[in-house]
Amino acid sequence: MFSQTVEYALRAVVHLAIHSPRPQTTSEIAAATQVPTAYLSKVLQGLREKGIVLLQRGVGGGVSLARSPQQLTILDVVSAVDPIPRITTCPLDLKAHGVRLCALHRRMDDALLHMETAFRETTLAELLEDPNPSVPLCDR
Amino acid sequence: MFSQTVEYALRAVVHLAIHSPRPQTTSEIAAATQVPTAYLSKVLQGLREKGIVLLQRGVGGGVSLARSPQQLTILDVVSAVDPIPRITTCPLDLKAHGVRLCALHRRMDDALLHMETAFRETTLAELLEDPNPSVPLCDR
DNA sequence: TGTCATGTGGATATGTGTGTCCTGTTTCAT
DNA sequence: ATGAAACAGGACACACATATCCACATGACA
Repeated sequence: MFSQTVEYALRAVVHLAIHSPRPQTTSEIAAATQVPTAYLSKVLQGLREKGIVLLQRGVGGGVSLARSPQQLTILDVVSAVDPIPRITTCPLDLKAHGVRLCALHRRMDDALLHMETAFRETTLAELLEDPNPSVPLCDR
Repeated sequence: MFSQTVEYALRAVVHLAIHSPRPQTTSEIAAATQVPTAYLSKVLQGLREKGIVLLQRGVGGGVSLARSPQQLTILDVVSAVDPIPRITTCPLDLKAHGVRLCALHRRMDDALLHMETAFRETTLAELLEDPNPSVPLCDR
């Protein structure tokens, strides 16, 4: 349902949010989030292209958030690496349906819409402030 | 988000519900739902193994619903071919999290739960009764 | 200006979902 | 019995997501 890439990207930005605004190296993030380093590198390049993170080479470089955790939502991250495929027209391309979906696809898209909305309404800052005994990415 | 297989399976059972209780051949369903015949055959075999449809060989045979459209939900079909992967334990296997998910995975699973619930509450019969000008799988 | 830390990007490997094809098996009608 | 209709199932093909490796480019700092 959610791709591995989305899962990895979310872990990475949460890690960055926790340490914001200090940049973290790809290796550090990979170790903390239990993601293969080389693959995470690709995922982060994707996030950079979409303006989610900043990548800085050289000594003292690393990865940092392009926006503050207050201004970055789960949806921003999801959309950057693996957008939610909303159903906007009839998948069977039936002329009579067009943009007015049938009951089946209407309900499927409603589910996607609800997910999209829920993700749009949650910022990274809210994730960290959540009164939850389990802290994201932390074992204590 | 939804696999092709789920989309195909849903089209097939909707077609069967429309013509219920008359059995339809795989070829008929494939033509009506615009699904590759050979692949649909595999999908239907999966649905049979999960008790969603009945398959009858020989002349006059074909595919029919194992339950009435009133007793078959979208979730039944989705679960049969590609179950919604609820997040029940911490994907990072953090000991401190265990079953108590962190804010991130809590929200991801909440989205999956909502989808599951919505699909559980809709039967095939309700899809067909929906006062929607676009009739599922029909162009008129 | 040299050196090291760090990200960049291409080539390649692997697994799985999707899709095709062909032969076999079952069932019914005649 | 025979033959046609229809599903069953294995082998194979292909695309894409995931993952790895390595040579290279870049930036900071001494």
